[in-house]
Amino acid sequence: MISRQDKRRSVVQKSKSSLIEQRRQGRVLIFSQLRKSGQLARIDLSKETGLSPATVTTITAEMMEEGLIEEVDRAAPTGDVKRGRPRVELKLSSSSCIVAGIKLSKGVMSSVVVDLAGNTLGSLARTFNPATVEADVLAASVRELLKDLLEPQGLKIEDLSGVGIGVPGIVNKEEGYVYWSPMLTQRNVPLLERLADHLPVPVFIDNDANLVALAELWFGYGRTFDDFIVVTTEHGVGMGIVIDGKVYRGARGCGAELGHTKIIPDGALCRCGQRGCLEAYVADYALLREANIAMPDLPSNSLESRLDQLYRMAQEGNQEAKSIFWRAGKLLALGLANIINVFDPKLIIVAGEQMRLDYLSSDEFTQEVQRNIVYVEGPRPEIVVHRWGDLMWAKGAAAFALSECMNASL
Amino acid sequence: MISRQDKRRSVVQKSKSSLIEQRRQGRVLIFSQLRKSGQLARIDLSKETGLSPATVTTITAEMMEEGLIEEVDRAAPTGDVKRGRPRVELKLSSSSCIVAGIKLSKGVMSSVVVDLAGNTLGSLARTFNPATVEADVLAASVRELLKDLLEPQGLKIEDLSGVGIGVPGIVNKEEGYVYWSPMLTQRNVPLLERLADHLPVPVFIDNDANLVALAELWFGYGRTFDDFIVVTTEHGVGMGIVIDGKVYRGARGCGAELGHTKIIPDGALCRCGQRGCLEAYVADYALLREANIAMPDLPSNSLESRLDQLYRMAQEGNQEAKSIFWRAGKLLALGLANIINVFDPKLIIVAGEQMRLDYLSSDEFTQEVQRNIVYVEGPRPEIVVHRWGDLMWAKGAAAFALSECMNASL
DNA sequence: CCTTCAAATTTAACATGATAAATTTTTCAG
DNA sequence: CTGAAAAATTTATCATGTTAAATTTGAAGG
Repeated sequence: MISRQDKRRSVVQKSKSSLIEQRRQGRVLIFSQLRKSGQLARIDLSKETGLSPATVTTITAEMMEEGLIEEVDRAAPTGDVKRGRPRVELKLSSSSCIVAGIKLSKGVMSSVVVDLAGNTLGSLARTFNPATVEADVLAASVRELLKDLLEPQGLKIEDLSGVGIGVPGIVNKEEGYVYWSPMLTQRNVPLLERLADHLPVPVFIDNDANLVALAELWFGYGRTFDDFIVVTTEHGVGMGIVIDGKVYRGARGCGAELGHTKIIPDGALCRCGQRGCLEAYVADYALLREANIAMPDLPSNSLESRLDQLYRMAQEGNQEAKSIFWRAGKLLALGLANIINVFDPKLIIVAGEQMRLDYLSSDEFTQEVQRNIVYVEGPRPEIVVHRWGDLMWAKGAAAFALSECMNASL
Repeated sequence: MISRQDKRRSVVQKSKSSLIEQRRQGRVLIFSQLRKSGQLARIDLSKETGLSPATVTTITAEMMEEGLIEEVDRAAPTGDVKRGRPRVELKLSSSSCIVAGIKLSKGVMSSVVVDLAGNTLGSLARTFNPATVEADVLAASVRELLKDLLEPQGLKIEDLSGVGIGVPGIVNKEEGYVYWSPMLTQRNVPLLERLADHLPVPVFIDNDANLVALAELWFGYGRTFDDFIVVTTEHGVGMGIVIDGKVYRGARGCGAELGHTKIIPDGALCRCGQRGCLEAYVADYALLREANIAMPDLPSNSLESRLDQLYRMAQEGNQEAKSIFWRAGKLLALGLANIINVFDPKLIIVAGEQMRLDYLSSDEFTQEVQRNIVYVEGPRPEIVVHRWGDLMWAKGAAAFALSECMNASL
């Protein structure tokens, strides 16, 4: 296995223009087709990618040799007519690449182990205190978390091909640099360096919202799209932009800040210190801020449960509570419409863990979006709501690790 | 010249995956490097593109054969040290491709003839009546305009490699379809078809703002960038998005509608019929709307001169006039900040013909933008103002024609 | 159980195009 | 006029993709 790997590595160094690397292109083409489609016979791969059947044979053989893909023991008779040599389908060999994904936030880390096919092998979450920490402390706890995550699966950290970490705040992926994060005591931290010091495998960091986009691209609704937008509302309002099958990150890696897009000049105060940010109207803390004023007698347990309670009250018909969600929905619709006006995407995915997304599926919400986008006959952009469950963010980080690892070994 | 052309054409048809066309990649690489740098010796081409010197020789020979590029008769000693065989620089052969660009708007068409190097060979503008016309009428007048444009240069329409046309409104470039345009009596017109019926050379249409982005990419400040945003304020507020050296057009070709981005929920009425659009505060007609109320005694000549007068008054210190521009500037800053928050671009080009852009260069404006973008240590996005003169839009259309023609013949 | 069939896959021959190394060309320093 | 250096070009080699022919394979029909 992996005889080709090393050869290629040296080639890459020599030829600067990776554009020209013909073989790599073919491999990427086949790999991503397989990722999109799940499993596919060589013939179909040939049709989809435009490569000749012969080339497909060569490349798939190579990749099987390396253990990246494998034949699936027939099962699906696929074609209707039963004539001729049966097609044998190929799939990504899940065991060939195992990674961990970790999502960091204030006071909580959650993590998953995932294989190449996207199967979740295990997961683990943990709180820590204080919520805001210093980089080295963080790195040490990440290591601890990983150990405990992997132990039940009989894995060691060294068995991983990589670890992807999603960090809230403003992160430059290329440089592994965190300009600012709510969970770090310092600004401008070369976090990647610190993490790498504590971990014996390749580590990658990026902004958490970007990683959700990646999760949609690898495992989610975006699998069959080349261009789409992901919006997350929960702790804040995040966005991920996928163009040409790649996550767009901007010049400094601090783009896609939908949450800090201004929708009301000199409007409500945001935690970023500016005014009128979308986030200041629709994020959790913004809803609670309103609740505190209108209904100061809400029982005060943990932050999370107050919000849940507010939500329940709205569902039960409480007018104040309803109006809070109603306004948040209206403004989020405006923000979404703005994004549509700018990107004209075919697909927008609103992704969240368990979130209170009912109002996003309502006709009222959809209409409010429609009312604010440039009208054109022809297909409307599709807005889908994706409820991921607890592990969304961590899975995004895992998708990130996978994509970075594959990037290196294709 | 052009023996290779036809051969290639057939190849393209066969191999579906154009990705794999190795030679084409090399040609595009070299062509666009030459476009970016103006002129360059083979050695440097090799360095810049990452292709080997041998390949550069082969490809450049091929392209010289076809008349696409030519050696520049030495003149620049370039290097300081006078040793060795002197480098001979290459440049695009301007005469190999001549195109026309036409910008349509309500009641006015303006046009240019341009060669491959970007030299303007001639220009011509013309008004027509009524301002809103039917597609076939339009096509006929375009033909007339072209004839008159080319005659003084001793050219015939058939001499052109193509004609690019910028249309205001919502245009799908691929389908040559106009969903809506202020200058057409109908909605949903297959305008490209109509135009092609009347013209004996390849025609291309696109939204006008996209074409300004292209003009910046080919001839302007964006020449050396792969990613940037162009914003135009004049008749409306337009935007062009360049990502990875390509203009991003969205799913239906109706993206980049910065002007119809909402900045004030349920705000001022826009000509699009919606409320709170950026355009409704900063476009020409929005300024005039305010002027009409605050200063109904402005002399009323043509629309243009009233605006000029308003501008002069502001400069002379008239408080009402100043406050009109001040507010427009403030809200445009907000719109721009939103774009920066979304794209985090390295470069934003604010492009206009002769426009009243002074307030965009002011510190006040810059500060207002800064005040509304997510703060990050490190380089700020650069905002440059580009005053093009009369021909901006038409040149954009010409750049479009060039890019489409080259796309076909590389 | 054997033959036939057609689809899928593989193999062999060939063409293209990129690269590295060798060669040629040009100019300057002495 | 000669040698050195840099640029350009040519050549030999190699990698890779394509086509076309050959092979494999399992079902259907006898």
